[in-house]
Amino acid sequence: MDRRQRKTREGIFNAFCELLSKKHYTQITVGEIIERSDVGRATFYAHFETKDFLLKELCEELFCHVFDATEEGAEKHRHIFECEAPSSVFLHLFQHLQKNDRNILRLLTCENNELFLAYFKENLKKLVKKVFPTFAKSKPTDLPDSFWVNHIAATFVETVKWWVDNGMQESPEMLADYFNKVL
Amino acid sequence: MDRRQRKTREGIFNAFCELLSKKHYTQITVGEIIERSDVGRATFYAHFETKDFLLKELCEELFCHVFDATEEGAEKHRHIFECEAPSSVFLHLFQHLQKNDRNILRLLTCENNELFLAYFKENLKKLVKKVFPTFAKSKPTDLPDSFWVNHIAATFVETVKWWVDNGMQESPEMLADYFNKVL
DNA sequence: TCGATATCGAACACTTTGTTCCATATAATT
DNA sequence: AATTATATGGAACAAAGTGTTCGATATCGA
Repeated sequence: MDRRQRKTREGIFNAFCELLSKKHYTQITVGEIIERSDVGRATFYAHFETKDFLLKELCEELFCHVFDATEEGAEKHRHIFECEAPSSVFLHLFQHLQKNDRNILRLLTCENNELFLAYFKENLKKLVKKVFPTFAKSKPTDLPDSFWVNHIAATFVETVKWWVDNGMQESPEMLADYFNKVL
Repeated sequence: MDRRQRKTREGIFNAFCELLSKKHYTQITVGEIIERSDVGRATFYAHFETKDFLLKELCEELFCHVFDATEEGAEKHRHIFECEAPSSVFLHLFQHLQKNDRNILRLLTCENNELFLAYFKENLKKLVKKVFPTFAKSKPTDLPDSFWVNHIAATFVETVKWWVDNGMQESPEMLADYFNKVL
């Protein structure tokens, strides 16, 4: 990608994140975004079809970085998927979140968390399916697989939500412990 | 309240619900609402400050009807809070939902479910706190109360979400069983 | 019946959106 | 270094939506 394109794209993402940490998504206008990122209106629309697409692409970039298991992704994050015991997968995620990797927390804690959490959960479900055998053991009898997968992913999301809502006072280890206890 | 006001208010609520079952909240315009409800623009704004307030009031009306424990509410829904074993409280809620009481499902199944589910969860947390002693027994040791309450409410919401996403094929009893099994 | 008030409908200023145009600046190529 | 290709900026634009105002009309409660 052209260096100019990268620069504008990053600038728009940054401005958008800053605005998201201040006000609700629906209240943010394209005008504000282009003013803060010093980008022409035409340029913005050359990069993103609408504001919704901007959000979508931002989410994809953030969550793919953490979850994706593509060639490079699997290489970078192999420890998440392979090297460690599956039970510590979630501990790693809590640690990632505590480090505020890629400013994800700024987005999780703002008023818009629903939007991001939806993406979050979708990616989590993929992850849970990937390590499903581990969880299959603790699955209650006569429970549909899809219900169990959904419940695990949802519990993780809700744990994170509870964490950030309460000021993230607990350590990642403590959180992973809570998470395991309720499953 | 004036009969005319009631009529307008109900008309707007109905039109709004119909629209919500067809398209996303953010894509619904005030113009569409007033056209479908045959109400003047000025009248709409005499009732609701903005579209957001309309949604808020709709949610309050729907969920208060089911959850509220005010004088009349407690009278009407005493069976939920007192007459039955606390474990069947949630079965009753599943049954209410299956009957599509007050068209709540139309709102839960549409693209906007996040908005409604947020209200849903808040009311559920109040309910869980109310019957907390029941759940305190099954609470794992060394788990904060607030975490446990949040987890129970979130699990219920996620169960309902899973239910509607899968076409609501299961009976309320089955759902209540799933719900109990994962807790 | 009568006074109060809710509604209608049109008009209004204002904001936001998404597009188009062209001059300019920057990147890639030779 | 010169040239070609393309990304940007900025202004202007139509279209759509928001929220307000006003006077005439219809409906309510007493």
